[in-house]
Amino acid sequence: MTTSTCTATATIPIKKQAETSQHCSACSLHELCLSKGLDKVDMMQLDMIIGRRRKVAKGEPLFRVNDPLTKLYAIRLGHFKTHKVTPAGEEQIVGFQMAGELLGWDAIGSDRHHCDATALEDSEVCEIPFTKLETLLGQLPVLMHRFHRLMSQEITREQGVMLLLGNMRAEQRMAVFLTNLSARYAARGYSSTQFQLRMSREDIGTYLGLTIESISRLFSRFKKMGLVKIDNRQLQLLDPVRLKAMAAGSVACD
Amino acid sequence: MTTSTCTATATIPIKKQAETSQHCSACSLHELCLSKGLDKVDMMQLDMIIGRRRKVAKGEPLFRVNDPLTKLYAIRLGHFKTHKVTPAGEEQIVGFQMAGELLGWDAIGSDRHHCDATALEDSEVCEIPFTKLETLLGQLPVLMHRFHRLMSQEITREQGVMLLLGNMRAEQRMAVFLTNLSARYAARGYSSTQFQLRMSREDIGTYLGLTIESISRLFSRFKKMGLVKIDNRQLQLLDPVRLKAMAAGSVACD
DNA sequence: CGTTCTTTTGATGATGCTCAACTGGGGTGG
DNA sequence: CCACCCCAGTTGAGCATCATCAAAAGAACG
Repeated sequence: MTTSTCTATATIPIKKQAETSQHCSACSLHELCLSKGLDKVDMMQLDMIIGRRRKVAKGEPLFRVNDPLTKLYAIRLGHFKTHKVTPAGEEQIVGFQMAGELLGWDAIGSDRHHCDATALEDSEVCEIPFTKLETLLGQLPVLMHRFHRLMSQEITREQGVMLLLGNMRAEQRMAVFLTNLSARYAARGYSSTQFQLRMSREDIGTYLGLTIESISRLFSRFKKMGLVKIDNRQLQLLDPVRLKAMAAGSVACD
Repeated sequence: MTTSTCTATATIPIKKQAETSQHCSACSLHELCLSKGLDKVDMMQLDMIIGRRRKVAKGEPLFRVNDPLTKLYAIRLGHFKTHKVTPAGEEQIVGFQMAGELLGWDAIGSDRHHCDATALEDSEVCEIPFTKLETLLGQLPVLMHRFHRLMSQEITREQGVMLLLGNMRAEQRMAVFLTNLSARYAARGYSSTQFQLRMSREDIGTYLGLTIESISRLFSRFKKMGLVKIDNRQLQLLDPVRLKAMAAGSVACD
């Protein structure tokens, strides 16, 4: 008895896939991404609906406010910022996203995006058609649960930023920001103490609710305190322990 | 041919329901809540998994940080606040929730709650067992989509608060806060210009990233400006247009 | 009717913003 | 190759907003 029907349904889309994108199973990020925890069969199903990979050049938008929701995006390579603008024209960055993270959550609620996403460097994303994804979620409980977890984690992450913006002094905000980056690079197998800032000082300020001058002064102060070494955007954490303590609010300032 | 199997599966749980809670279809909030847009059949299915109604007295927690996720909660009556605490012990309110809104999103990502939810007045919620709900989502695409929309709206809401906390001056924050309450009461069929503040001045401050003294001064100033009338917690918006303009940032301060 | 908690109001001060000038690196054109 | 410019970032001086500290007034509750 051959498994002809099985191989037939499976092979065709996979071949099509191979032309435009690689598979989740072969992706180095599949332990961080939507595909985490899926078995081979489920992952193949996910592969089948994932569209082309798309490149986004530095400074270019991945999506903009009011764009209709058609896809979610998984970052395969690079970094993005998501940002909103006040009616008065002031900008707020609501998040920095890196490889393995998903983008586009904000659009599901109204079928339109409520923030902009912009590449901080030349980047690459996997496009996930949302309607197809939702259909698939109905068939693959494991995938559905993974999807909900990621979405919930985004909610929790944002609550953390609210805490930062509402409660913390400038110094603590910066410490939280740096330790957060550190942890995320560590989770990706990169150094937790040495990495490149992909965003400008202005972006950092716009994220932390501070001005660019304040960011600059904070970096200077952190240098003097022996917490970090900064050369342009190359960052080294010299005293991660004390930095974490500052982030936790248990260390006084000056 | 009788429809015995059908009625059998449907009737039993419904009877059980009737003992402990009313049906979504009979609920005055079903146009705001999870059940919005469901047809009769789907709504019955949802009714079947919804557990008892639970009363929460003023000041009592609905859930706390680190509580395991077992249910989501739909507010049937009353108001809640959700709040987080910094390692240093400072509190940040991340949201005020009112009837028809869902609570517990934050727990899905890690099976544990990441914030506290506390009743601002004597309240009542419908308990929705999460595992059962996810199973049902797999069977009812309309419900799944509704679920995703609500979750995404929560993400967008939080982004709005980040914008508020990161960018706006005290006066504008207050204007945004009041117009937001106004709109939500209007959506529930209540007056958009006259309502009761269910939270203390301190809660408002903890939400807006300001001190209680600042809140008090803002109220006094708004009164002087003829924007509002405040008697204790009874609030009347005297000039909603100007208030909205302030919220949009298009009106200067003093 | 006193006690306690919440809210209001005032006086003072610190944090971070604004405005301004300067530095340094990278690219461009003469 | 150098001069120039442009942009990102740094540093300084003064100031505004909002926090802190303090006290009193008002509401809530037993």
